Amino acid sequence: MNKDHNLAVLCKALGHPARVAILRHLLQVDRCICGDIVNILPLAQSTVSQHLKQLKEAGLIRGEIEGPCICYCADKNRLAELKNLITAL
Amino acid sequence: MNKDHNLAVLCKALGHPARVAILRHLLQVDRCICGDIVNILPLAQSTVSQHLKQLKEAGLIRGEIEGPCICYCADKNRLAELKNLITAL
DNA sequence: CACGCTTATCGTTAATTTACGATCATACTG
DNA sequence: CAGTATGATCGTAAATTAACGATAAGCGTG
Repeated sequence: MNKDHNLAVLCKALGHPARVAILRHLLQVDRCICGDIVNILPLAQSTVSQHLKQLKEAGLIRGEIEGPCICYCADKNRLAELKNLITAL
Repeated sequence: MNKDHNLAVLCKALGHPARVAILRHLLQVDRCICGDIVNILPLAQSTVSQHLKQLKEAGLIRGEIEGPCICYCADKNRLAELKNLITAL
């Protein structure tokens, strides 16, 4: 509802280099990925999982269960929303 | 240097509603302001000062001494940089 | 059903953030 | 020079975040 808060939530989610890297990677690969991210980043699996959770809570990514692993992908609409909010500042 | 880090720094600075509000206000008023921000926000002067410091450290605003008070204004170039970094994601 | 793989969650610790009041520094005003 | 206004900084407490290892939960495979 509140614009400031909405933008702050989105920005906060991207306020950590690891989460920026995760989002960028998901956008590049387009098709989602699961444990690959753990391999890319120099972080423990549980830490990556927490970052994913934060990105998910901000709506920037989505995760779908696909067999044994969970497939993540970026939500481009939400990213566009961020873009718009910043542009509209 | 590092893109992810640069974007994270900018986003982190806007990762709090108060700082979004400050930046928005500075952009609206164009000409800078000092203690006005304290009046607008429901926060103590020292807290506002800290938020201003964080925005300044991220390069999103600048402060110039003007007589007794300090005059803040948004750095539109830096804001454009943020816009570009997000667009380039 | 037992095992292995994948990912989430729990518990914990260290570090950072947020917020405040109090104090300090600086610059005008009388 | 004394007083006032403005805003930064200090010290502190509470809350949140970041990171890890350990554990749990869900799904296939044999």
